[in-house]
Amino acid sequence: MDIVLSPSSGKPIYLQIYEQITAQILSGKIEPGTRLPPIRTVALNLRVSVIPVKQAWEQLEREGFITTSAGRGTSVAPLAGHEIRTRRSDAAVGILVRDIAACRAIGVSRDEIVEIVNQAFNRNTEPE
Amino acid sequence: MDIVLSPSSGKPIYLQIYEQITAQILSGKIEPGTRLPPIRTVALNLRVSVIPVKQAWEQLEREGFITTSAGRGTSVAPLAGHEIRTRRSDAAVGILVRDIAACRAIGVSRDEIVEIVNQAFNRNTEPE
Amino acid sequence: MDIVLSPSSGKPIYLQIYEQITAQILSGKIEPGTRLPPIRTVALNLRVSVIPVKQAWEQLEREGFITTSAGRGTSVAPLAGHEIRTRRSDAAVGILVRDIAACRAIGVSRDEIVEIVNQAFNRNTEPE
Amino acid sequence: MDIVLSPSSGKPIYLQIYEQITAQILSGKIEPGTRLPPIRTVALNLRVSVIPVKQAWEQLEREGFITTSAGRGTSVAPLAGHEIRTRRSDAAVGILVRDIAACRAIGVSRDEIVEIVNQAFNRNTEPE
DNA sequence: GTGGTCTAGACCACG
DNA sequence: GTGGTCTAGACCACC
Repeated sequence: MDIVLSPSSGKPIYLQIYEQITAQILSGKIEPGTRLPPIRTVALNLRVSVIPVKQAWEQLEREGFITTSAGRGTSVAPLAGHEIRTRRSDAAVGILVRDIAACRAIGVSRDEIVEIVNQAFNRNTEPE
Repeated sequence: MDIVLSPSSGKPIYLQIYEQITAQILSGKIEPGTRLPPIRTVALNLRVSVIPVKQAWEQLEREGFITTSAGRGTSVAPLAGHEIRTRRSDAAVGILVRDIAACRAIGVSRDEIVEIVNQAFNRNTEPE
Repeated sequence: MDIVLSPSSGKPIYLQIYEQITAQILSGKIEPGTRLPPIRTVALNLRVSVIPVKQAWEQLEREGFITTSAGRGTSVAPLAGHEIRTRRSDAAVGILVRDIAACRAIGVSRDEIVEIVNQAFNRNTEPE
Repeated sequence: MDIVLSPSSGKPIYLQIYEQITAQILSGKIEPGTRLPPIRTVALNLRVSVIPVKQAWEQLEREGFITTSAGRGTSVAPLAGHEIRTRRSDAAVGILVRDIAACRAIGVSRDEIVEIVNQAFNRNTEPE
């Protein structure tokens, strides 16, 4: 449950939380069945109010990543292996498609994009 | 000067305008030196108020894409060929880098990304 | 957060606000980290609309003097001491250079300018 | 009658013309009595419309730098030596006083300003 | 309550 | 007629 917020990113806090949780679920870093901490605890740790955490949790539940039951807390939904692969792939396509289109629109070639992808993968550190 | 606004996109109007103009400048669709129509005309055509158009124009000017002078209108700044290539490349990197990082974070491999890129380029039509 | 507008100055309101805020940040009168009042409050106090205040805020943010986040307000960005000195010096050079050139152009000598500077510093009160 | 316009300076054209003419009169580069070219000629040379030239001429006449008489054109008014010195000094004070105040407001010391003045005078080329 | 974006007007300096 | 600035409203996402 490592979450890092960057206030200057422009992204809403609840979205940052949501994205990092899904990323950790899809990457396998969080195992299905794992119990998530109470939202108040998360809020305290992140030093934000409960509201954005709750918003993130709601979206996670709507999309079937987590299941919450009153009094028993929240845990990561079990996802079959093929389901994870599908979702991961869907997510990747969703993330990239628009931006590849944007690159094409300004005249960037396929090869240039692939080159950028390769360079990104050769760096060990994540871009800030 | 073709601009298409999609109100449902969630993106602010001024951003949509800004992005489409820069795209057209970087792709060469708008030649350097071209005179842009008055902001009020653009606003009328797009059926929006002057404000978002002006906001887009301001950002374009700050970034050196256009030059405006009161009473004489606005025209596309002359950019040397290498300058266009640099900016285009910068733009592409800026667009893609975060998303590639996001893909890596959810465990997508380099090859999967390249595959998505290839598929995107094999489709002739732009995604909506 | 003392701001005084002079409507007869010819300077746009947003510029007056911008300049006075930067001056107070650079002079140390406003401490880094200080929370600025909401733009609507500032607008009310100054008896202007929100627009010029926001315009000033935008320029301040673009130049790194303040950081704003929707829902959480605006605060003065932390600037290291040397950064403040650099910016202050830059600002002074920017302010003076053109006008010194103008003085030279009309045949004013270095000594005359220095004399004017000295006289300005011997007066305690600010010129209107 | 050398005038150089910089369209990107933000300054209105008529002001640029006005300032350069006064500078040349005060610096002695244009002798009293000299006949100025017709505004249409000036406009043609500068590749601007007659309007800003006329505006500059009007301001020059209002301030007594030139005298125009219908049918006989425009010439530089005779100014006694002491009058030139006075005007030059007034101009210098007017130009500098506000900006020195601005520098003081951001905490720049007298010595720093003098240093900037000296550096400006040690450069041979005028700042762009 | 906070900033972000937008509408529909208006007046001004400039060319 | 051009852009620059401003007013007085409004709605929205976010906290």
